[in-house]
Amino acid sequence: MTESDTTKSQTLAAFLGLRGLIVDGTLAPGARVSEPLIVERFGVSRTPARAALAQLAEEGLLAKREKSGYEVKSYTEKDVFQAIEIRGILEGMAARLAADRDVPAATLQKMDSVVLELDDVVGRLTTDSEQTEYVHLNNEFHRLLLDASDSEMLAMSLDRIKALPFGSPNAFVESLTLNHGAVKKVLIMAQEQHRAIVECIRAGNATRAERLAHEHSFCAARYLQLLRAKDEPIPWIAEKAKRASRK
Amino acid sequence: MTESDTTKSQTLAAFLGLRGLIVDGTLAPGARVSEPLIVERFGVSRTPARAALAQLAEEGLLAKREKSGYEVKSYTEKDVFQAIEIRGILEGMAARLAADRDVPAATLQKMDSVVLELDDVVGRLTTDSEQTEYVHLNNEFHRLLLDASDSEMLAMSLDRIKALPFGSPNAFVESLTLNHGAVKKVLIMAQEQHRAIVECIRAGNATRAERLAHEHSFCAARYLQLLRAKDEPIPWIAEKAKRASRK
DNA sequence: ACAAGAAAAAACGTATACGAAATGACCTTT
DNA sequence: AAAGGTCATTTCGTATACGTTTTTTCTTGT
Repeated sequence: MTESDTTKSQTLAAFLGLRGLIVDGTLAPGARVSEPLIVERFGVSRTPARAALAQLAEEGLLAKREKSGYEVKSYTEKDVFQAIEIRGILEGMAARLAADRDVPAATLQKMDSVVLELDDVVGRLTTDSEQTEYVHLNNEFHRLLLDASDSEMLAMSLDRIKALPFGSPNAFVESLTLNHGAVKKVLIMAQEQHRAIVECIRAGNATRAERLAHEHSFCAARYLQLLRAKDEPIPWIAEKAKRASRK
Repeated sequence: MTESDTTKSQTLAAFLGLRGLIVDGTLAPGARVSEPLIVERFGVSRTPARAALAQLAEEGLLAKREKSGYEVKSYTEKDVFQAIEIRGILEGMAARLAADRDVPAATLQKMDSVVLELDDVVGRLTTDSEQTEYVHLNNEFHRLLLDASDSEMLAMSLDRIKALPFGSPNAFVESLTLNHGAVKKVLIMAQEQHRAIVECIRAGNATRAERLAHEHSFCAARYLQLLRAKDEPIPWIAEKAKRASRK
């Protein structure tokens, strides 16, 4: 274990390791996850295993079972769409708060420059590294929006949603081919919205800022639709919740 | 301490105990909280103490410190108002979803009956026990609203907010004298909103349902204002974040 | 007296042991 | 063969020990 001891703490190792197993589908939704399983899988003791389980449950990837242990939580497509809209609603409020207050010039400038860089990336969009850059810049934009709102409570609520594998603004972008026609249209729209959001915040147009940011979240929903059209399997989305198990 | 060993687990005992100390102000905002402190205070071992700390941090009552340990998190009045509005926005979405779907008749009936009972309680409102009943019925109403939305994701997001000592719909009602004139006006308005929300959900009037539920949350803000007028100290609200302490 | 550094104390992360609860397997009985 | 009960195994909650990191205290030099 002296090799790639990249991980600071045992707890983090167990946390990230288990998270990986869940996100990539190795552990299917509904699968039971016990402390000894973590201990065995990652070579940590029960204490950090326990901590990792608690954290994953807090993030919503695991659910406490009735009597003992945890199981991998399953989400339906409906859950995903609703999570996306909740993010949208909260980001809408963030945009409104931002438009209603004096956002520091530095923040607005940073938003401007991120929008400019995004313009550039969206204009090109050929290589994989540009895709990575898009994701990064997009994240940056949403971070700045939250910054501009100066609301710790919103940050807290959004954190919860964004911790879900389908809650981040980039959740599905990463799995798509960005220069594909249909995807590109959405990217262009999203980018127009980015620009308009900054404009409205600067102009103090709170109502439109709120609605724009809310609407903007549906881009993520559209990405998911497009991803679905490709028959890409998404491990942690259950095909229909618990509709009758008739067979 | 062999007396009322009502508590199931050591972890729960530590959790509730510590929560109490924070909410009643014994532990002031900013105060450091260490594992050994819990161990000593509640006679539990470090393992459950650790778990309790993690849970309280998750709920937002504690904040992890940079290097080690936790401290009691402090919230400003601004945070409180924003938390209230976030709850309002999310409950607004809940009301909209409810209005847009077929809510089971049983749920609507339960909402009706809660509204009727609330009518009754708001009409009287003299004794303390009626205040308790109001709080209970009010909680029930908000629970049913969430139920009617049938959205697990909203439930999850709202749970986070409602776990805060100022995030529940009843947060400040409990500290007020309900038959005081100013308070009573708000209670009456809140109750009218309750009724209208159910009506709109039943009628499928999603837009108005959303706006009503959103607006409804500001009753809590108003209660806080009224509480403030009485110079009641509220331990876990920091008097202005960084404003000068003019006296 | 003050700043910097060293030593002491406290707190933390982790591993592990033990009893209690839960789960699962096997066996008995009808 | 199915239902039910008993026992073994697994898993969990809790306590505690050990080495490391962090915090505090005390000392020392300027």
